[in-house]
Amino acid sequence: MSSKNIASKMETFFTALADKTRLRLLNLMREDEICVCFFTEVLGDSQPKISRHLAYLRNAGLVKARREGKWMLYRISMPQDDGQRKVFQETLDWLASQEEMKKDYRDLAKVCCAPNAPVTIARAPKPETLLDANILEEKEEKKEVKETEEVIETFLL
Amino acid sequence: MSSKNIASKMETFFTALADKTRLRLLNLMREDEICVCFFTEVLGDSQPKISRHLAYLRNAGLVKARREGKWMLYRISMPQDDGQRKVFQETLDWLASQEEMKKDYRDLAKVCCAPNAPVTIARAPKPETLLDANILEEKEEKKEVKETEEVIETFLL
DNA sequence: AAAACATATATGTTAAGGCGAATATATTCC
DNA sequence: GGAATATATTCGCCTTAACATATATGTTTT
Repeated sequence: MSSKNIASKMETFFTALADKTRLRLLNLMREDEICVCFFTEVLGDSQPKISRHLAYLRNAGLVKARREGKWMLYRISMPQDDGQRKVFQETLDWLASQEEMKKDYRDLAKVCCAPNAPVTIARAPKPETLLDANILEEKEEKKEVKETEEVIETFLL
Repeated sequence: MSSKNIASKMETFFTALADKTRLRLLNLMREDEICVCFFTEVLGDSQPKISRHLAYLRNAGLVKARREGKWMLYRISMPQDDGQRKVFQETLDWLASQEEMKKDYRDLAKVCCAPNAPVTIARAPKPETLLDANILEEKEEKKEVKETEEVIETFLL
């Protein structure tokens, strides 16, 4: 990547952004590190498809991955290059302003913080910011003993 | 185009930017309306290839074309959408900061304002800003009677 | 250590996009 | 009107990238 000339770097960068799935993924990662299982759940695409697009973003240097137990967590990685970083940031802001993307974001909140989450994702590490924002909502819906369990599980993994 | 949902619009937009040739074309149009013949001369690509890429940019709404005599002049067209316009502007600034792109720009100045330009482009409408910037340089190189002719030709066409 | 689960990679098929060569269209010059 | 010039479009070929399906790897659980 770093051996490429600038025009090729720009091509790689814009090609990474030129796909609906990848734009949706980036939008979901806007504020937080997000687990792959949430991506598949929110977008409704197959896990291999999500994984391939994440690999594309990784190779383009736009996201970084980190393992936590059996889960892979992805987060935005801001480019070094000044011009590229500005374009990228404006792109993320553009995404954030679109209704379609806001809906995905709400779906993420629903899925990841719901008290009755599907088994497959119930124990996955939850995005911190979202968790903070929705913990109240969750309490309002149901006051159960499970709350305590969930919190423990989250931090033990 | 306007019937597309936002994610598809974004795809179209970024796909238009995801090509080296198109980035070079946009860079050359940064300040001025530019004639197709200058593009082919500076990039060294075939005329059909340049034309196809310009059509791509036109369909994506990033440039507009205008006929002047037998020449077609292309210029940047700023998008309506606020987010898209910001991303586009940052992209143009990014281009402007790169050495590869600066070289193209210098080549454009050489080609279009040179006193001994190739026959094919000698009479093509010249970019105004560039003409202003390089008229001095031109005078320094050679003081000839042709100067007057050229100016007349330029404004008569 | 084996089973169960979460994620990644490999493969085959299909669709999109790039290119050159040839051709078509539009405009001016004579 | 016909030749010359400038640009656009079409066609056939090749490469790239998307998708679905299948398989592999790594982690936790028991």
